[in-house]
Amino acid sequence: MPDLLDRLRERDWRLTAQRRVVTEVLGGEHVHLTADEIHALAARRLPEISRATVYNTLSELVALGEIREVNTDGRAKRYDPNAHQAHQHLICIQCGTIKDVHPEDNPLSALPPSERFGFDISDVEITYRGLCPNCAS
Amino acid sequence: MPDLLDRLRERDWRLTAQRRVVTEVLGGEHVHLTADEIHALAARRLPEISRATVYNTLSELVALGEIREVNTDGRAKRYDPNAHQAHQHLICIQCGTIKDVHPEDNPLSALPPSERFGFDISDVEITYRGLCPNCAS
DNA sequence: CCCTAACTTAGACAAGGTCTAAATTTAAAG
DNA sequence: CTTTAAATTTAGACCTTGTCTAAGTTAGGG
Ligand SMILES: [Mn+2]
Ligand SMILES: [Mn+2]
Ligand SMILES: [Zn+2]
Ligand SMILES: [Zn+2]
Repeated sequence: MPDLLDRLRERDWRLTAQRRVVTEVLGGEHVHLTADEIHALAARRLPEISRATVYNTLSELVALGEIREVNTDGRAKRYDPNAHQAHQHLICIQCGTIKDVHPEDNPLSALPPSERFGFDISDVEITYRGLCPNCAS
Repeated sequence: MPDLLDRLRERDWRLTAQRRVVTEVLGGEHVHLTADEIHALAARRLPEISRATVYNTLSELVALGEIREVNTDGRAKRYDPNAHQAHQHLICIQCGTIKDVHPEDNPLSALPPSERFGFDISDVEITYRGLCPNCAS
């Protein structure tokens, strides 16, 4: 899989300086930043980038399927660059650390037809919560 | 299991008129109202109940373990009176209908030790999404 | 080089929620 | 019953997160 910036160049998407820095500060596994955190990081490289542009860029990347929105706690949404590999999340209830995790079975298989209410189910989102080893000690 | 109001009377919790109406408008399966919806329903019986009291009462009920907070979509939190039976949620991506569902297997069993990062996992939250039969037709 | 469409910006606005200080209610004590 | 202190409620200010708008800037095709 080519890298995110390379993929974006292919698509009909003008790669401006603002979009480049937003894209660059996203990256890696287990990375789940809020829009404000992304704005702060981007502003270190491009001081006058606006909040609106960060929000716009993130929305476009979500629409392009290049990043995913994660709603962890009813507070700020987080943006996940690991969009091309299906995965779930494990969150520390103490410090908030978020890990990408990969369950073995297809999570849908555990829901019997009698519990589907006639829905055509297209997506399953799982959040595991617990104490991380750091906080446990 | 005694009814919610009965249980609350047992505990050291002053059952004021405001707390009573908030508690009364909560109730039933597949019920997942927002704080504002609860406030509107409560105000039909007790017109001068304040938003702050609704939020306070809901927080207390959550702390008492009598209702659960559900974060469905990064918008308003929803409050679930079905707190004593572990269950998960199935949401229509079109109309937003929320159903309580009960997977067969323990959802934790699908996460192998190698994917637990040393966490002591205490809770799993699953959201299934799809099109409800009503919206599909 | 010019025109136009795409992009960016500041700041107003909105939804959802929290907090505070004052008023009211409750219940315990006398 | 009256007094008093603690618990509860209230209005509205305030905060966080996110969206929108109108004006300014940039950039590529002709
Ligand atoms: Mn992730
Ligand atoms: Mn429920
Ligand atoms: Zn931790
Ligand atoms: Zn529907």
